[in-house]
Amino acid sequence: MLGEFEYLLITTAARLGENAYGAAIREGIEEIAQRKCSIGALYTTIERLEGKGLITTWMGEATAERGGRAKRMVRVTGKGTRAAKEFYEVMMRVSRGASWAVGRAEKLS
Amino acid sequence: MLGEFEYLLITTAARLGENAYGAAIREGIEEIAQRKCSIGALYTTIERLEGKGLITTWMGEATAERGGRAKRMVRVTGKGTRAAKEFYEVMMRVSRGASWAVGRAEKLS
DNA sequence: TCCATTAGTTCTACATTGCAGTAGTAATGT
DNA sequence: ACATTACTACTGCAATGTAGAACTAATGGA
Repeated sequence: MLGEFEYLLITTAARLGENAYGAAIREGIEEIAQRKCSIGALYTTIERLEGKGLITTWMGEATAERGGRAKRMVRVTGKGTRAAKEFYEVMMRVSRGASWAVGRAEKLS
Repeated sequence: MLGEFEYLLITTAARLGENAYGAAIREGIEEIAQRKCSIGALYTTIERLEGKGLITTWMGEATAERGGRAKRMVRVTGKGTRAAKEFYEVMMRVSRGASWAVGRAEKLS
């Protein structure tokens, strides 16, 4: 199954849509998960996810900004979306009835 | 942070309450996550969680059943509950707005 | 023009978790 | 006594998670 960080990455990339690239995903993760995301964690996971066919990546244009280096763009594949969905559903099913999930997960049938 | 399988184990143990012990937890996981849970995965994770203070374990009585060997009982500690809660909340926050979480996670503020 | 600065990625190494199976132990029932 | 059964212990390896230093190419000002 998907790992927890892999799920974080896929979800963040999906949310960023057309603007999903390495550094932006990193910011996104730090913001939403409220924790550090090291550069190494980010790119090694991108590599692995691409290897598994859950995302695709390609080099984009350099931005016209000071230091704007070419970006590594990311897109979540259909397979990636399915994997994320499955991960999410297992988590919800397992959490159903847990004291820390009151008012949320138990709404799932 | 907690791993995905660690979360599964803690949640299942919490749900089983007084009846949480190795083999029962294993069955519980297989049932709810709909996947195999190997013996090794189970006990090594129990060891690790105990090492981190997220659960406590002790040997219980042998059941009066044929082959009823002494059971390794499990209880989730306060620290364990907090860790699970945090894991759950990060997952929910991250999933908010994801296409595969429609109708569920986005209800969380 | 040259260089400091900056956004971004690549690379390397290691720590932590996940997974699988075999072996071992103590009780039951015949 | 012995086959059977419910369970746990142990060992080894695969997959994921984490960290940060090094590298690259573009910008903008002196």
